Amino acid sequence: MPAKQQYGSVWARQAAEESRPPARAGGPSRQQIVRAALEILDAGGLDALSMRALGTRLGMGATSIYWYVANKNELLDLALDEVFGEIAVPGSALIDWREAVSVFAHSLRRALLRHPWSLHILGRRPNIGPRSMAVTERTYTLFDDAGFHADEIDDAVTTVMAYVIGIASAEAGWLETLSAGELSAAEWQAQHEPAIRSALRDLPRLRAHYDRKGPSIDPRTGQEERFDYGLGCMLDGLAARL
Amino acid sequence: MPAKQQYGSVWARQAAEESRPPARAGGPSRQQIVRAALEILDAGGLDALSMRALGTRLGMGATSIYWYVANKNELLDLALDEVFGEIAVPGSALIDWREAVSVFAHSLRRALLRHPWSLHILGRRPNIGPRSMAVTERTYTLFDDAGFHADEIDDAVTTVMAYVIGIASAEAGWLETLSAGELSAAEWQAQHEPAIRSALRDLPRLRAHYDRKGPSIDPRTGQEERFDYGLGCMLDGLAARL
DNA sequence: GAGCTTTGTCGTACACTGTGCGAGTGACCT
DNA sequence: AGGTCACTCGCACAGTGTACGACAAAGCTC
Repeated sequence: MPAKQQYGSVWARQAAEESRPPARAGGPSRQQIVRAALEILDAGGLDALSMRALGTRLGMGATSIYWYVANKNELLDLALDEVFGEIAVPGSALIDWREAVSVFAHSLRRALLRHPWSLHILGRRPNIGPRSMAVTERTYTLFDDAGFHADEIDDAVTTVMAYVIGIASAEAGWLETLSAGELSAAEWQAQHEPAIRSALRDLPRLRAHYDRKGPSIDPRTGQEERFDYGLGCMLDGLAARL
Repeated sequence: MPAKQQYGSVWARQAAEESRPPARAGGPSRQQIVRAALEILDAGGLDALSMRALGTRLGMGATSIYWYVANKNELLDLALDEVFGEIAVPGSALIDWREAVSVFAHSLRRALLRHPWSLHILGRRPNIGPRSMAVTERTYTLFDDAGFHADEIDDAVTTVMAYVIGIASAEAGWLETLSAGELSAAEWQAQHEPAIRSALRDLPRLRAHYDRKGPSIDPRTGQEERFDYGLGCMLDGLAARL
């Protein structure tokens, strides 16, 4: 049975169709296709992933992929869920919830930064793959076991995820502009120095900050500390609601 | 002088070239082009904005646009900065900083949700337009006047922005999947009910939450409250560091 | 074995994208 | 009158996702 269009996402289609038989022995499985897609995405970002490129990497025609996947969006859904398979959520048994949430947040951030393209998909498609939902489940459990009120667990989980995704999105965007232009941070900085200087002319507070940091602000320095600062704020605020 | 390629962003190019002369009276200004782009983007999202579509809306050829703008990315940079022109940041004179930051956060969220496409640009291009930097300046001022330590102002601003952008990204993504599929929330829900049910089979905590909310969870209900919950957490955590 | 269904592959084609190039047009200045 | 500048635009190119229909080959039933 070919992969039919008409469903909003892979997950809906998978549930609607009877589970696919084990398939013939020889051909590439959908797993392999997704893995190849991940390699292309990691190497060259979202723009590098075309069906033709993926086909040649798999040693098959571009349109053959459509046997396994209804369209490119389904492929991206699968790739995104793969990223969430890399995320570790500690159980609440051994360490206290603050520590556990912090470990989870760092794990999520690192996974997203390993695959910067994932953030673009995250903002465009509903994230309801099985691995993603498993992560959410474990995070729910964390807050539940910590004793959060049932009505607030959802809010708390959403809050943490939003913060991590927001931070990661900014960091990944920076990574991608550099790699897209094949620039070092210093080169980019040099290219934009005049523009920034002239924009700062009427912005005294920012200018002071800029001058204080010196002319060589690579936004990537201190990223981890900045992340921890905001995460600490979140956790303090959450703790106060416990 | 035509718009040359070779610069990483509009802002760098604008600063490098001498300021453009007032131009001939008749033709459309770049302002008008950007405004037309915004209309297309608001109506149909990022995918709807093609240079040809923009050209016909302006009553001109597609390639004529390249006289005013070096490439599509520059156009998107300008559009994004336009969105940041809609954001209000209250001064710190009249109300206390918590209230002021909250007003800013709500203003930012609403602007991003009015233009859901802006979040995709935000994740891809450095956000250094003049209006955006003016917003950042005012937010810096807010925290500065509140008495935050100079080293932490940057962290605090980043934290708030990351949270708002993270939340808005999720909300906008949901908006866009609905409008892209031309579905109501109920229709989408119906389409994915089986998939979600089967995914929840092994996820008791999520299943409990799902059942408690009833089968009709429109993620859009209570969005404002959820936003306020996390924002409250942030502000509490920030206040503790003051 | 023959014949049929299922699984899978692929070449071609279509509509559409961003944009480089070079010719053309009209207004303004000298 | 002639030249320069500010613009406009048609054409073309390489590349995109994917619909379609013709093929092939494996497995099942008789």
